[in-house]
Amino acid sequence: MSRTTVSLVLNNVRDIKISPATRQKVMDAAERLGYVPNAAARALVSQRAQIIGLLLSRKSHHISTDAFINPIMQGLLDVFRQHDMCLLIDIVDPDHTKEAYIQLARAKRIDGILFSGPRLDDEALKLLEVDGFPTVLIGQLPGTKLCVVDIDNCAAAKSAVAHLIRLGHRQIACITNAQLTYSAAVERLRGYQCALEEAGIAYDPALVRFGDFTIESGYEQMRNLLAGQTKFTAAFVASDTLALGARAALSEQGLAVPQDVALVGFDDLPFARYMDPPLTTVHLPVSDLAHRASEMMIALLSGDHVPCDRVILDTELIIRESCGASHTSTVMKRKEEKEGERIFRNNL
Amino acid sequence: MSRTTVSLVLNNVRDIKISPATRQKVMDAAERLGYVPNAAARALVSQRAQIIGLLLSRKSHHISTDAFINPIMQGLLDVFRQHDMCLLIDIVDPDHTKEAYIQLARAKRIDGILFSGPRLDDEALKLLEVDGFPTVLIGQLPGTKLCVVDIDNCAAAKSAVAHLIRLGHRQIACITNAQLTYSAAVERLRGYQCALEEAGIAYDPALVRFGDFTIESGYEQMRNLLAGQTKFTAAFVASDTLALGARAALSEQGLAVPQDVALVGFDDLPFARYMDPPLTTVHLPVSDLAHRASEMMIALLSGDHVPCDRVILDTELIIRESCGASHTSTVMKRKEEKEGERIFRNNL
DNA sequence: TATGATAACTAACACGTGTTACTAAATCGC
DNA sequence: GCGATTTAGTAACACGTGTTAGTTATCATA
Repeated sequence: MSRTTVSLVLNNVRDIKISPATRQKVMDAAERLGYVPNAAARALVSQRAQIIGLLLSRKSHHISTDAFINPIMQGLLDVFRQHDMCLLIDIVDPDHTKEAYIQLARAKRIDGILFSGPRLDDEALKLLEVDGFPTVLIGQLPGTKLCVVDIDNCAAAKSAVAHLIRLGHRQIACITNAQLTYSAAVERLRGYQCALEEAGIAYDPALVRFGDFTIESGYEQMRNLLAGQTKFTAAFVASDTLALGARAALSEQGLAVPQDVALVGFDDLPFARYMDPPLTTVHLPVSDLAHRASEMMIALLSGDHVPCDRVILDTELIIRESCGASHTSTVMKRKEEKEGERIFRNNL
Repeated sequence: MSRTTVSLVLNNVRDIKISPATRQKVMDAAERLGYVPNAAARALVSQRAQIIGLLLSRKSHHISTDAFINPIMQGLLDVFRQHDMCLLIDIVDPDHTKEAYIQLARAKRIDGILFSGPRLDDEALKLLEVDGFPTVLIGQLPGTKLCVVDIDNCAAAKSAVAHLIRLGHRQIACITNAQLTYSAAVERLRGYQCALEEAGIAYDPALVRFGDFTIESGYEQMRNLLAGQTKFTAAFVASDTLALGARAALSEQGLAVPQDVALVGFDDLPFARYMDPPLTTVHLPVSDLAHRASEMMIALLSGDHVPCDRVILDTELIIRESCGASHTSTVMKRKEEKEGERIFRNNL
C-alpha cells in the first residue's frame, strides 16, 4: 500500500479506482494512528495555506474595548469552518512595522486578507492592490479598486442626526468615533454635517470633538464639550462605546438623558439596549458584514467571477429612549422594547 | 550567487563568512523584489509553523459579547510580535466537531495551543495531554498536568461576597457567569458558597441562577430572581457582562442600586467604571494573564525548562458604588474615583 | 615553492504532501 | 485463446526552503 494510495483515499479524489477493501484499510489505519496530513507540506504543494488573515487596523491598545471585533470573528469563523479555512489575526498599528502584514501575504502564510478599518494614510494597502493579493476591505477607502464590504456611514450618521433635528434640536454636539485618519470617522462626521446643512443649521466646530475608540475618550470629550462655551441640547456620538463614556460624563454633571441632553450613538452594540436610558443608535449589521466579507473572500480565492466587488449593507436607526422620542412608561419599557423600538431604514 | 547564499544572508546565520559585498547584493535584490521566504516551505523544513492557536472554548454565539477575548488577544499579539509568531483563532463549540482543534495540532498547523475557558467535559483536551502537545490553559481544569495560567476564581468570588456580607447583607442572590460545565463558573459559585458558610448563612438554591456569558442571560436571570418568592438585598453576578443585564432588570422594576439591591460584578471590564452607578467588581488582570500565558508558551516551545507550570495571578476587589459602600458625592464621584476606589487584594 | 589554513561559495539532500505518468493485473469481447 | 480495455496500484517529480558536506579560490607561513 503506497503513500499515493493513502493520499487518494483520504482526499476522496473523484474518478479514481480504489477497491473498497483497500479504501477501508486506509481509513482504519488513519483512524488508529490519528493521522492528519501535514499542513505545511500540503500548503507547499498546493500553494494554499488555507488561512485567511483578519487585519485590525487600529492602535494595539484600542483592541481591548473594540466590541466590533468579536461578532466579526464569529461571523468569519462560521463561514470558514465550512470551507476548511482558518483565521489568523493581526493588528496593524501605525506604530509597528508598516509592512508587517505585507510580509504575511508575500510569505503566503495567508491566502487572503480581510482588512478591517482601513486608514486613509495606509500606504502598504496600495501595495496589496498592486500585488493583486486577494483582499477585502471591511470599511471603505476612497480611490481603491479593492473589494469592499461596508455600510454607508455617511447616510447612517445623517439619519441619526436628522432624527435629533426632527425632535427640535438645533444645537447638536458631535463626538467622532476615531481620528479622521480612519475613513469611517470621516464619513460619519460628514453625515453629521450633511444633516445640519439640510436643516439650515450652521456647522460649528466648537461643538465637535474627536474620539479614539475608547470609552475614556467618550468620557473625556464629553467633559470637554461641557466645559466649553457653546451650549447644546443633543449629542451625536459616533460609537456606542464612546456614548457610554459620554453618558457617564453627563450624569456626573447632573445632566439627565434625554431631558437635558438627548443622546444618539452608533453601532448598536449589545449593551446599547441595556443602558439607562436605553440608547438610540444606528444598528450595524455586523454579522452580515462578516458573512458577506468572508463569502466574498471565498469567491475571490476559488477564482470565481466575483459578481459584486462593492457591497454596501443597510443600517437602521434604532429609536430607544436616550433621544427623548420614546414615551413608553419606564417600568415596562424594556419588556415592550421590540415593539416600542422604532426603526428607520437608511438605505431603501 | 546561489540559493544557499541568499538563505544564509537573509537568516543572518552566525559564524558564517560572507563578503560584505555579496551580503549587500543579496539584501538589495531581496528589497527590490520584495522577496519574503515562503512560510510553508520554511515550516516544512523547520517543523515549526510559527503560529500559536488561541482556542476559545465556548458556544459560537457567545463570542460576540465576550469582552474577555479582546484584551487577551492584544496581550498575546504584543508578546508574539517579538518572537515572529502569529496568532490563529478558533472556537471550540461542543456543537461542532469535537476534535477539530486536535487536527490543528496533528497537522502541525500550529505549534502550540492556548486554551481559554476549558470545559470540564472536554474529552479532547486529554488527548492533547497524551500527545504531549504544547498547551497552556487559561483557566483551570481539575486533574490536569497541563500548564495553567489563571486567577483563583473561588477566592476572588469569596472576597466579593464577603464584602457584601460585611456591609450587612444576609440575603444575597447569585447569578453565575456560565453553566457549571465551565470550571470558572463552578469556582466562582464555590466562592459564593464559602463566603456564606464562613458567615454562618445558609445556602439557599432559590437565590442562585445560572447565566450563559450574555447580557441577556443576566437580564433574564435577574428578572427570574425578582419573580421568585425569596427576597434579597444584594446580588453577586459573576460577570460584569451579566451584571449589566441584571442592573437593567432591576431598574426596570423600579429598584435602585445600591439602595434596594446592592450589586457586585466580576471581571472589571472597561465599562464597569462607567456604569450608573459605577460597578463594584473583581478586577481580573487580563493583560497579565495574556502575557504570562504567551511567555509560558514561548518557553515551552523553545524547549527551555519551564520554571513554573501553574501561575495563579492576584485579583482585586474594586469597590465602587454599586455595593453601597462608597459615600463620595454623586457629582464628583468619577473624578475622584481613582482615589475613592478601595481595593482589596485577594491573594496576599 | 609547497603546505596548510581560511574565506567564499555551492551541490545535494531532506521536509511531507499532491499529482502525473506509468505498470501490472484482471476482465471482457469475439 | 488473444488482443483490447478496465481496474488497482506505484514510482517519481514538484513545491521552496534550511542545512550539511564539499569544492574552489586566496593567502599566509615555513
